[in-house]
Amino acid sequence: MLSTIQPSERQSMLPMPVAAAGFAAGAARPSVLEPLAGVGVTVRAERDEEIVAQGDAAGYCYLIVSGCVRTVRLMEDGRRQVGEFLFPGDLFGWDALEEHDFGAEAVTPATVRRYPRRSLDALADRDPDFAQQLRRLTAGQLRAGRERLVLLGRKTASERIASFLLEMGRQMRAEGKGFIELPMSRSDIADYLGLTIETVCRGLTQFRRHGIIAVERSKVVVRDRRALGAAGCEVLH
Amino acid sequence: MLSTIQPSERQSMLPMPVAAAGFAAGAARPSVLEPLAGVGVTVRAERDEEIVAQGDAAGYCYLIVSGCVRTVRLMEDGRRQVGEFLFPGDLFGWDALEEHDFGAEAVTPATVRRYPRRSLDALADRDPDFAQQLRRLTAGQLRAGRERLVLLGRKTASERIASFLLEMGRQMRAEGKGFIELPMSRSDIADYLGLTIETVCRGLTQFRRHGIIAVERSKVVVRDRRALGAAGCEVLH
DNA sequence: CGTACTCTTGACTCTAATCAAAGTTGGTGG
DNA sequence: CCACCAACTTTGATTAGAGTCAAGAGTACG
Repeated sequence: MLSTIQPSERQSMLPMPVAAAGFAAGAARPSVLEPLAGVGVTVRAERDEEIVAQGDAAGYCYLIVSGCVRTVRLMEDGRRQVGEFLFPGDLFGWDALEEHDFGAEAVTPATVRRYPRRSLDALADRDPDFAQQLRRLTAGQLRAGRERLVLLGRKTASERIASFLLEMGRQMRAEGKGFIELPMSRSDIADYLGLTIETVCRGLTQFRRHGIIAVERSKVVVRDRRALGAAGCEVLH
Repeated sequence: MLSTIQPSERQSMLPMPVAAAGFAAGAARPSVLEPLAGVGVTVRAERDEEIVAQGDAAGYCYLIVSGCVRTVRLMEDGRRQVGEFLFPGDLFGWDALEEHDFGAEAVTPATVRRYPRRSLDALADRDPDFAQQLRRLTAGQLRAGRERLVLLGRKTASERIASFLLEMGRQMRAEGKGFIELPMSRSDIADYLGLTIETVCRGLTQFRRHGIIAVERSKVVVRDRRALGAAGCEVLH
């Protein structure tokens, strides 16, 4: 079960360890929702635990406080698409209509803060600064989504895998690490990239054999950044 | 060349013929940007003409007034991804960072209204209603984008084509037509769905042979709505 | 009426999926 | 502590779905 921690305990949760969120610049800082601290409820989720079910009534949205969360969409025959991996500072579900179109599950043990969507809207209505930050956040999500459209629509398997490593590299660099720690399983990666587990493995192996990366289970070290960039169709400027 | 019509002529452009925009509910009505009428410039674009180039400085955003516009991303080797098809009422480029990550081109002769992005932001800052409408519009774009992630990541060729027809059907129904008029070429459709022209043709042919649709060049009549829904993995509720 | 498109169909190829099996790793309990 | 088990990852062999290459059929337009 999801354990809910009452607002009174929140002070221990608020100073978040991590800053930049998402893949694109301009993402939200934890401070964005500070004005809403009073109405938020901190929720703890264990590994693989469901935080929001696909189809849930869209009463709340969620701010990732710690850990990694995946958003998922299941098709009726079991095919799965991972929408995004969320990291501290990322926001989920503010834009749902009446139901959440994707579910959210903890990739690692995670802490999230839950806010009534209505209170977000109300805050945005009375606080233009907040509204602007929300727009900025949203703009980043839209851009990231378009980038993934290109990835899923037009990139080959190994290009997708390289792009994914570059993206996670940005994420990890934001966390100040020198290597990439992949908290998610191969299966999550496959469903994120529109591939199968086997293809993801083979891609990683190929890059390893070419000396571009070193892989050890969930840790990846980028040995040849330039080659990885090229393999992921990174545009230089 | 793009022909620019000065604001003085705008009164003839403003009463827009079409209401609902995009694929998801909650999209913007033309009236959304009415408060900005004074700073908008009406621009006319011929078929296949570029309205915004990928990489252009992101000074302006665009409201589609009439016609159909595609957003496109070109990879260095020529692979192309169509981001979305825009119809009257749809907004493009408000969320660009410093450059437009996608270009915009007229699918049919089109009229768009160009606004400085800064004035959008300024209006949102001083008019909470406008800010809210912008959020609603954005939320719709995010949801539609996630839907396409599933389409591109997990659906088969014929499922993608069926989904596309259903989407265009919604669009056309919004325009009050009894059939689907596809203003874009097979090539545009292919690049929208992450397929090739040939695969799109074969898919359409297959549906035609099964009696699900009737195709004549750019017109499509849906003969078996239920079967098309099933073929596109439409979720009933 | 011919020319230049776009669209459609066919034959073949190739990338990634599927099916299958052999390592690894981590957790649990004897 | 170590053995066993279950889950995850990796590798290999084969298949299938979509891409590529090529040619023909419609259309639109001058």
